[in-house]
Amino acid sequence: MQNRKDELIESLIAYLLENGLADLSLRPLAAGTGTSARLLIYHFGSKEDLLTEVLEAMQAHVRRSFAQLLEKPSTARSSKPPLKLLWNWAIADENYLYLKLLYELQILAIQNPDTYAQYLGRNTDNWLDLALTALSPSLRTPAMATLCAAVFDGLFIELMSSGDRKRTTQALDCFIQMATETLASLSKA
Amino acid sequence: MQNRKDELIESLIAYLLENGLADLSLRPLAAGTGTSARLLIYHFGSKEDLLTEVLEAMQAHVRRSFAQLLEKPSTARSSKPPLKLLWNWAIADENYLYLKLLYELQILAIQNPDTYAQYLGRNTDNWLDLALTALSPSLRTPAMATLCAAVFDGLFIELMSSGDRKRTTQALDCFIQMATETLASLSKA
DNA sequence: CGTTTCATGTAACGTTCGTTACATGCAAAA
DNA sequence: TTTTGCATGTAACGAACGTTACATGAAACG
Repeated sequence: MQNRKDELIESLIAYLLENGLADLSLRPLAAGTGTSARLLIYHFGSKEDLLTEVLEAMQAHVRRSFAQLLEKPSTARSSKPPLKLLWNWAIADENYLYLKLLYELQILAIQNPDTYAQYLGRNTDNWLDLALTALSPSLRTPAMATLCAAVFDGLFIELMSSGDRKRTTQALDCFIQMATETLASLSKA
Repeated sequence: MQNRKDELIESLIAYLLENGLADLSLRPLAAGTGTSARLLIYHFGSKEDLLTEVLEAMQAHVRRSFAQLLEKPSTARSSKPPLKLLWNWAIADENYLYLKLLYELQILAIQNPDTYAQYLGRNTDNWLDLALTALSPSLRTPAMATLCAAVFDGLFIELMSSGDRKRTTQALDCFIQMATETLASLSKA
């Protein structure tokens, strides 16, 4: 029954959000989600297919949450710069662990593409680029888009290791201020 | 004999540079370095101790290479901004794979600290901060230091996933230009 | 020369891995 | 009521894991 499987997927995502992807094995995973390795294989066919379904569901969750951000009335978000909006969305409690897991997946895929790259959804490598261009169509040069994405990535990773939301958010504000000033002086000239 | 061990460490580092840390196991590691699992345990005592020694040697290599950069006569480097200097050092062939491995270790330590955090040298979490302040003592606010480190981290990770040295380097130049202009306008006021 | 010490090979240990065989309960269908 | 099919438990498979026991060659030392 698809119903049972969907329940399982929810539990499995919750487990992954807490325990990460590296060194994952079926029996602890099953024990941590109140089922058995036998049942996981029964429902998903193999560990590989399980990860395919669960990680796709996880990424769909992220896409859905991001779509909600885009659908908010623009009056609620036009006051803040797009990068700031994206940052606030990313560090919100309901998104933070998901993004943390997504980042772990992407980084594992860099060193072990044979094992992990298959789990990356079609557009996850550049979802950040897509997000930025969706929020800020004025960002036209690839270098600037790459820079903004890198600032976001770098600060999010720093947040993950240090847990210091205050300092990382200040650093982002710092960047936004620099970018705003640069843009202003460019339009003056 | 320490001699034999040092030879082994060199081979083991080479293996890790190519194959990464995740899903590492003794027998493939031994086969890939021309020895046997038996010998690795004999020389290092355990897999954990082996990783401790090998990863410490790897990080020592990075520190040594970075020290060389600092020791260059300042005439050879004063013309370029510190962040650019650091970037060129990091993407140089003799350093790139080492930093890639170091980044993988740091990110594994985020999600699985029990397994991987022990391999992080005393100061590796903030070696980048140290590097930046060593190269650019004018960077005084923690927010700006965090931002510069994040730009470096983010662009390096983007380089690792895309392999696009040109675009990532352009993005860094973009950031440096913004920072230079901001600094100039601040000193004017 | 004999002894000791280091380095290595072979084989196995016990555990965990992903996976499967087989039996069974249980609910819906006939 | 009987049958069918999904969901689950128990137990095990073969492979790989980190590690160890034991034997042995080679080399240094007395």
